[in-house]
Amino acid sequence: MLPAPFTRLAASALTSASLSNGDTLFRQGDRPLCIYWLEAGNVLLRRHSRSGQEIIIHRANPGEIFAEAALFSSAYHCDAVCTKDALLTRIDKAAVLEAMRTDPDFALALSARFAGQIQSYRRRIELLAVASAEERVCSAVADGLLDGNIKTFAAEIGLSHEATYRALGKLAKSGKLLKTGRGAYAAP
Amino acid sequence: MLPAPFTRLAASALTSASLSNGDTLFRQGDRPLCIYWLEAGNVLLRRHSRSGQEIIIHRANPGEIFAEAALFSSAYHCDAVCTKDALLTRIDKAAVLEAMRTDPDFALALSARFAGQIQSYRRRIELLAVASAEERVCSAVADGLLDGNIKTFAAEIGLSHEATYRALGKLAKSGKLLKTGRGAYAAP
DNA sequence: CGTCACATTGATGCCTCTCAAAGCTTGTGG
DNA sequence: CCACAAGCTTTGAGAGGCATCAATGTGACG
Repeated sequence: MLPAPFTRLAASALTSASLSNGDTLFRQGDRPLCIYWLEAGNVLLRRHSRSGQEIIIHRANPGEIFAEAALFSSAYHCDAVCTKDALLTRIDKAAVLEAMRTDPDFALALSARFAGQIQSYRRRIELLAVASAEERVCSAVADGLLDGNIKTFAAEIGLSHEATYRALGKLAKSGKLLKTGRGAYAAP
Repeated sequence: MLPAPFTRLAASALTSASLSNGDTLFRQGDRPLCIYWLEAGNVLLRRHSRSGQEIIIHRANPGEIFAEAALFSSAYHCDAVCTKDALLTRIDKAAVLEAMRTDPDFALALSARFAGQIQSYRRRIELLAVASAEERVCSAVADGLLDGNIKTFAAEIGLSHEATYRALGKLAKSGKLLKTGRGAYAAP
């Protein structure tokens, strides 16, 4: 189910698409014509640093809208790649902007969504600023960032996967986390 | 000059205030009743990690609006402290929400402002994810984050001030940055 | 002129990255 | 059903880089 407030848009503003693992949805510099609703699968937004290091800006999960910030931008600022076969709906950018102009409730709801994103980015900044690997992993798990794929998780929180495995092991041993299966952990 | 779109608000929604170095404007958990426009001085938004490490979420500079995300939140998520005597204008939260409901252009402009903040946070995340201190400092200076106070700058980019000084020195020696004075650097 | 905060440099230790290897799971094809 | 490959998981060893502690220099301000 498309999240509010996008259900208010005309059906003509929406088109479906599917992606396979490894596909690129858009690249940094592309001109944004739509934003996306992810129904299933995973899409990563990532950039590359000057030295070639890959940096994950955001992981879109099923049910989420992503690339919203491109509504007010003339170019995407990152690449979007599919990391698990995905179904998604394109939402026409012009239709969204028009709805904002004509429907105050739509505008308000969209702003609230942006505000929520800002706060989630702040949490992420807070996380990345934590110096200790163990503490960072612990907070990240508590924030629900770990969903099965530990290597992606490690990249998201700015650690090598080895350091992440070691921290997870230590946290499980000390009882701060529960090991619920192979590569699966939960807050106690 | 108050930035757009807030000039559209009635004068009754605005009140002036001043802060001295060290003053606290609000604390994490406080209920937000207004957002702020900083005319002069500096205000830091910061949080504390579990281990007591202080984390700077945002530094508000003169001319900026800050704490906007609190419009849609029932509590501030960080502390705001003044680090340089400041003049600011409180903008009533209810008046802003009302303006969004009644004035589509206002809503659109505010959303655009949020979208801009999202992109600046993404840049920040990208910065924090860079492993090498030298590269991180170089990018941060290029982004204009260094404005005189190197200790604050160091905290903002998640490095100790010593590591920051050393990186700055090295970058200046190798010509990637220009030292323009005591504690002052610029991109060449 | 003394104090204070910032700026700078040195030495040491710990933590994480990197490279490496081996065990484990899953899937694929013969 | 087995063999093999590919990818994730886990553990080890070594090196390098950043944090930390420490000391000194420097400018601003009363």
